[in-house]
Amino acid sequence: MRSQLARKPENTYHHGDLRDALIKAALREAEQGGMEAISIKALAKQLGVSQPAPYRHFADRDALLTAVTAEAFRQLSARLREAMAKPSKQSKLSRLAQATLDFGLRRNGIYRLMFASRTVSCAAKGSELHEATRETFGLVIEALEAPPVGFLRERQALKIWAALHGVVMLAEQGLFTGEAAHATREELVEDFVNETKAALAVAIKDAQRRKKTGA
Amino acid sequence: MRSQLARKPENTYHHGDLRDALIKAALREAEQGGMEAISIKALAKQLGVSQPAPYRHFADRDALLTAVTAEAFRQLSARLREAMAKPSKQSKLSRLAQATLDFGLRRNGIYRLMFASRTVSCAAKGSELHEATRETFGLVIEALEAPPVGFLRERQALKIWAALHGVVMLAEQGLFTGEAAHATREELVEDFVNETKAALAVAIKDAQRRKKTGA
DNA sequence: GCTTAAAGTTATATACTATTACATTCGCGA
DNA sequence: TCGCGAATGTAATAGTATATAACTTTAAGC
Repeated sequence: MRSQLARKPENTYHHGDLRDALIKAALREAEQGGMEAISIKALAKQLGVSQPAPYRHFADRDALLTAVTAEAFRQLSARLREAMAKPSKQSKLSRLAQATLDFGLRRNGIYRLMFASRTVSCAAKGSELHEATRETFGLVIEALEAPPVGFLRERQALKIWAALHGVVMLAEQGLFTGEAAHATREELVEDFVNETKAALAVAIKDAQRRKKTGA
Repeated sequence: MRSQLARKPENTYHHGDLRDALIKAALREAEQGGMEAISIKALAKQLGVSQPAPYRHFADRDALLTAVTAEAFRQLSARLREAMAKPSKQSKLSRLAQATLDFGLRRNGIYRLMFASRTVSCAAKGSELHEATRETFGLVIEALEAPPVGFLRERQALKIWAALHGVVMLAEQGLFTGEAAHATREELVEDFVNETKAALAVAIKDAQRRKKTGA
């Protein structure tokens, strides 16, 4: 098994690991120009194989995009795990939130691809992509550092996840450059983090109280 | 000037209003399949003109997409204005928020196109698209029904706008079908609305107090 | 009415997706 | 280790889209 980004050597017939090489190369392309920048033909040329070779590994362009999206989610998960692991004065949730923002802005094209998602929404339960997205969402729940009371955690995770997503999307566009530029992206994210913590604390206390009176 | 969605009559040479017809027809296409469903060639065929005719009105496909996106923002603005105008027991902000969610889900493909936005982020200040997006954002500020204290309004508007956007995006994907499905999209939106109102009230009171002590 | 520019047409170059039929190589069981 | 089948790659080609160039028709102003 050879290095995944390598071109096929001149004298060989088989690439060695074309499937992985395609995904990695496609990710690199998407980094700049998003989903539309991914061209089977161009990738094949880059990797030194014939134009139809990729079709041995992916039924069509969509299948490649799906695999690329799954890989992107795994990379995001890895970055989030890193951020959550490293010791810091800030809370886990805050670190996850800022890391998400950072990923979304630095790796702009990939992030857009991840949520362009006719791809994501079509991912069948149990599919590689579906698992990858659930793993990421699982990290959000974990970052809340809250006990599993009913579906409180899931609900708050969904809210902060949505909010983060919104901030990234708006930041990618020009919406922070007008009169609203005073609020930095990071400040908004921290606002959402604090609101989430507050809501979670209230809800948990409330649930415990209800449990006591109920018993 | 003829009806915009009409085909060019058989015996005529000029369409009459091809530019507008292209935008409207493209919007209809995008409704289902998003940005990728917009094909210059297909649109030309639909409208009964030759394939290169559209290039008289748009430099390239991107230029058409930009115009379509601007029109989509204007349509969203119209829907939001409607929702805010109609008398109701709910607050303006709540009505705007629910209307946004509704638009984002009903007109899924168009909504995605609006925020796919290499398009939006590349819109120069003063451009048609830039103006259209600012108009929409202006409605969000208006819906807050708060006095212009510093940039408080803009900041809160940015936050609720981001949050709404996130909810729509996640709802379009499968993220409400897992264990988190208990929280409906509408409930989450209402949560964000209430948090915004609370934050706004606190911030304004705070600002007034500071102003008094400062004077 | 003539001229000019706007708007449309035909023909064509280029790029990408995808399929078919054929070639090469890898790896495994006899 | 030989050979055979599956996996992987290639060449040739069809089909579709974007975009440009050169030419034609119509509208509109003087």
